[in-house]
Amino acid sequence: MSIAKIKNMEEFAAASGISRPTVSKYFNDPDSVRKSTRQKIEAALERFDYRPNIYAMNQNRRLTKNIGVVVPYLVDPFFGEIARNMEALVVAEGYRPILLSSHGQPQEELGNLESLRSIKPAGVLLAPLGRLSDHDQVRAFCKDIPTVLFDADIDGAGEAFIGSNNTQSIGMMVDYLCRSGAPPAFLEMKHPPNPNAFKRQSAYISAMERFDHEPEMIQVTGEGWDFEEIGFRGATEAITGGGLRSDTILCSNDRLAIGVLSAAYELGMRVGIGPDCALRVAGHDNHPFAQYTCPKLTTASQDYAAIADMSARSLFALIESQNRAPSRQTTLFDAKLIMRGSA
Amino acid sequence: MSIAKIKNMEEFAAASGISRPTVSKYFNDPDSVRKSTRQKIEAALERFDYRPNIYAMNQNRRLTKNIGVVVPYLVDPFFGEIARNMEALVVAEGYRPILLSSHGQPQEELGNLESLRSIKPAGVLLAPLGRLSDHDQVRAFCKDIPTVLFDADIDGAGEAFIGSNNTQSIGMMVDYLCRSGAPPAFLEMKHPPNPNAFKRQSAYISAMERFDHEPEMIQVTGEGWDFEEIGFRGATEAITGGGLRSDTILCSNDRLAIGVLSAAYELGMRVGIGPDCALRVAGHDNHPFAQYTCPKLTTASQDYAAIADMSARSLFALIESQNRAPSRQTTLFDAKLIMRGSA
DNA sequence: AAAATAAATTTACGCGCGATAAATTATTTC
DNA sequence: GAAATAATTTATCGCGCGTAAATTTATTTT
Repeated sequence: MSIAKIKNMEEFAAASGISRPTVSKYFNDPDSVRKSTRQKIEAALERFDYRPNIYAMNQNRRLTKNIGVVVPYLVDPFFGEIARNMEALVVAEGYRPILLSSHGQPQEELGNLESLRSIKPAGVLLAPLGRLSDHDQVRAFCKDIPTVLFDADIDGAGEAFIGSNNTQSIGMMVDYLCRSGAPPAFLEMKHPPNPNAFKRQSAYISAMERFDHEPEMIQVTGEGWDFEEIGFRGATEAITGGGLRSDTILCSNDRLAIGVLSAAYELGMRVGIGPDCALRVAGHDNHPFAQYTCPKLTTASQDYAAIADMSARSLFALIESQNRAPSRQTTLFDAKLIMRGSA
Repeated sequence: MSIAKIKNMEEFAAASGISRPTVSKYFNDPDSVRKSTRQKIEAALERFDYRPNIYAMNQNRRLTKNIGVVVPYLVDPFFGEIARNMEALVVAEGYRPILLSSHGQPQEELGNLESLRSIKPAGVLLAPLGRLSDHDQVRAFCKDIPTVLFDADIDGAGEAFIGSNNTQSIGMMVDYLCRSGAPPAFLEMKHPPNPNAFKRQSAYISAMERFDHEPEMIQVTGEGWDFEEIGFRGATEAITGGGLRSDTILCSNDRLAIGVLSAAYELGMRVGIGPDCALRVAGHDNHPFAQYTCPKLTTASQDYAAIADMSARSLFALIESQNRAPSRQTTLFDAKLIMRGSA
């Protein structure tokens, strides 16, 4: 039976005993046709190997079923994990996810947006590079294509922003560290490529001032996304240099903290909260590997699933409502304190 | 000047003073038109904002410029890194990479292949799940679409396979460990989802027999891709259970080793090669985070760049030669021993 | 400068599908 | 069971581009 190869919708419609326009309607939305016709089509679909030509479909539809997912650096498991969540949600909603990484490069980010433009996506979930992004270009893109920003905000870009509440999370962490030991120094990159760094810095400073402690900054030089290496170098210099006042280090993110832990280990410095420990280290994000560091990393857990879920649902709502949202909505999720062995 | 919006190639051709078929030729291959025409088109390209409709292009072209890149688990930085390399090579060659992850699920792998079918890609770079893959379906796919397999081989699937030489790398590691201390036990998953596990197991056994040592297997139960967790649990049980004969553990991959290191640390067991160390741990792959473990992980380094490069070039050659390769070619790259602190 | 070659143009058609209006048929409502 | 409503069919157009053959124009060769 399935010997005769089906070439196009015309032939498939004939084979299923349904007219082509109705078959076309079915593929656009199976629920838009009567149950009896749906069954006929699905029966034919099992007998014959046919699927609509995706290019012809997308050429003629005003809106494709594509949704772009753009992250600044996919190899970073933090973004990998969020992207994975989003992919699943997008597929579940009947869309096709187009996964793109900017690899930390502003020009690649613009390239990704250009690439998405030519794909005419129904919408885009975008985590911009942040400071390094071409803000005007991103805004221009968002004006043309329904876009929801996550992780890093760009003023006025996109119809909504979903991220984490750095003020809350860093405040909570500083609070915890001060209660349980010495007030923390704050380790960060001098020129961070990742977007939340500045907010975390100012959150740290204001939290320290709130508790009447003087902020102590450890600013590490270095470019790029090799955060572990940068954290390693920074901690090595800070420890061996002797300029470190506090015995507690709060890192701007977990990857820096992983480097710090490695440096401390290499220098024979025991990290943790026991009496025999010389250093406490805390991170931020609850990176997938944070529970396998030595010692396990105390950190502030971003709610990956919630951020992914909220971002995706916002975009779906945006797409279905056709017109844009009346007002730009910002949602920040609070982080949870994950107490492990390192601080 | 650029006020008038260009809608299609017809209008753009008129604006550039060149006929549409020639413009079409230009977009298919800029070098296929005379230099003077090319310059005219490119001048117009700067004055007007036009790019060909990608769907209309791909519908009519016999071959699209898409290349699929499929990996079993993108969140694993090992595959993330390889995919990143491949993406860059694909873009450099003028193709569009379509990045897909199977998330460890055989049905998602098939879904990805189905999805690729409807995209009519020029070729595919596929790292299959391996044991869990539906071999017949994968073979059927490879018969229809030019495909190069990497990392994990499936008998008779694809026109070429590029991977690493597990026999060499494990042999080398066993050799090193035996020379420098006790012969290693081998820690692996009882039912590994990742494809190279079995080859590494048998490579370990034959290497041990070659050196006249009795193999000692530590087989950890557990499903899925949470290798760190599985390594952690396995090592905890092996160490506290007391059944461990050797003080040296060779792990089937670095992610397991990261779990083992974490377990040893939690149990207060010092890992490394010093006189005060109770355990040696080695891994395999040179995972991006292997140099930040505590202590830093001794491992066998796969040549990510070489594997990506060879795979991509094989596929390009395949695509350009039109007809299939006369014989299926298998390339295995040797690994390098990376001596760090853990063994 | 004429002849030979190469490239661009004109004309015409096809790809596979979405969309629409009018006519027809099937289903629901009372 | 008739009327009202909903779904399907028929017929036809358009989308934006690739491709091919025949013709014209431009470039290179001798």
